[in-house]
Amino acid sequence: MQPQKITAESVTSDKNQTLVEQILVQIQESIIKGELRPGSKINEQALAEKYGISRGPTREALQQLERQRLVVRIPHVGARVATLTIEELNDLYELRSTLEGMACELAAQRIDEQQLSQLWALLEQQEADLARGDSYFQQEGDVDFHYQIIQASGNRHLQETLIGGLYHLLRMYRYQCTSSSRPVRAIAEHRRIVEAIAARDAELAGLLMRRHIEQGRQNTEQRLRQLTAQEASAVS
Amino acid sequence: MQPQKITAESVTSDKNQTLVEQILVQIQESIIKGELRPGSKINEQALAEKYGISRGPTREALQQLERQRLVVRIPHVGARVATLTIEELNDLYELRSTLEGMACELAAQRIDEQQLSQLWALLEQQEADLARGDSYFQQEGDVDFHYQIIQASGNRHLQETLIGGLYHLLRMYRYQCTSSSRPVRAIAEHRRIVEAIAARDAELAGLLMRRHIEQGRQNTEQRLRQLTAQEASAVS
DNA sequence: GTGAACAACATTGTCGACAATCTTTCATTT
DNA sequence: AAATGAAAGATTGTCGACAATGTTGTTCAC
Repeated sequence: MQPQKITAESVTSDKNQTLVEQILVQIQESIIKGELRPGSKINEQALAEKYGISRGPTREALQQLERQRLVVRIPHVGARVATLTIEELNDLYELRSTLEGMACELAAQRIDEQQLSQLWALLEQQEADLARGDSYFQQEGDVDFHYQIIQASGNRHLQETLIGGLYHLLRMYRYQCTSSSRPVRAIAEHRRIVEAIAARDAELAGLLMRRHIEQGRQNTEQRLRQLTAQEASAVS
Repeated sequence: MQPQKITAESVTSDKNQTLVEQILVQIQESIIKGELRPGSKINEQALAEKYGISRGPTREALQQLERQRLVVRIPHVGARVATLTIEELNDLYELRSTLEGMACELAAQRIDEQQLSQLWALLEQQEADLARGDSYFQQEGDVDFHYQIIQASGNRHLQETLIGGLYHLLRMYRYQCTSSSRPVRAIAEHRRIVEAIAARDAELAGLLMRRHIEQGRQNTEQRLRQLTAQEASAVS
């Protein structure tokens, strides 16, 4: 995807949000997909020119990205893209496991009929995509799955913490470390989670979610190990 | 406390951080202490002039405050001080209970000797302050207590989420809703938590912490109920 | 008198320029 | 040749002004 300059048309066709919001999602994608490499320095001036805007909104976007943990900023020095390390991956998934476990317990208690049927529909969609071997939608579908459960928890601070704070970094790890060889098992786990939620069994739902996420962690960690080893040998 | 204008001396005497960092803590305190009333509108221009700086750094500070949940910003409309509601209080404490319970479990597993002796020292300090009836240090001591345990958890994302994201809003609720009539019990609970951590009993430590926080929630909720009822009658 | 449209005002969003700080380069000394 | 220091360059931090948007108050029609 090219950097999309802000034109008169895009401003009007888009719902005319603020410049920051418009470029934020684009930079997010660049980082998550690795077009901006982990650990690389970000030059405010250059980034601003790339999107045809000034440094003001660019700085605000970088601050947002820092909040989302995709960027690390140091005063008077500048911003760098976050680096992916084993230690941080473990910290991140440890926290995610607790939070999404909590979300799942709450969802089992509070989900309403409409949300539940949406969740069933998404699950069936995923199973269909799986049968068709459609790996792109598997990725997106997985994000949606967790997203919907978090929404159903009904706790706004929890939602904000997970979606506003952790989710983008998680997507970055998963995008860059994914070995797409695990969907069969993962979607079977999804089914069991939905069943537990539908049965209003909060304790079980939370437990299954924590296990499901631990599986994901192991998978991602293994892949990250390969990548870092590979990179180390490429340098020499 | 007066708004402290930034002078040449304060810049050099202070460790010469950035303007944003300097005013951020001042605005934080203003909000937490209620000098800026909950729900009131924040005017960027006025706020900038109050501290003798321009709107640029002021806007950045407001963004930081939004991240800390002390401020709500709406594009093209502006920023307001967060409002304190029963519903949000419950969401917030629900999340806090889970996160600090987790922190406590991890701390029991990972705390080192030095951190542990610091924790003991703080506990004894608190018990001494309690005997002396020193209510100001009780407040601060309680913040430190939870802070130290969070630090001892060793999970950087957890630390960032609690301290960077939730703690300031928690302090706001506690400052504005505190009925300082509970320290005896609270500090007894602190002692049991430290004992569990020292015994490396993660499960117990987490459980005690969650209970301790639930006590705090009930206390704060009750006080908030009184305040809102009081306010409603004052209007009529 | 009430409601809608419009104009005047106030506030936020964006920009370009300058100041403060950090980084790099290059000369100098040991 | 390596280390130190200073100067030049590049980058971030801050400012004031202008543009875009939201808000308020007034007028007019009904």
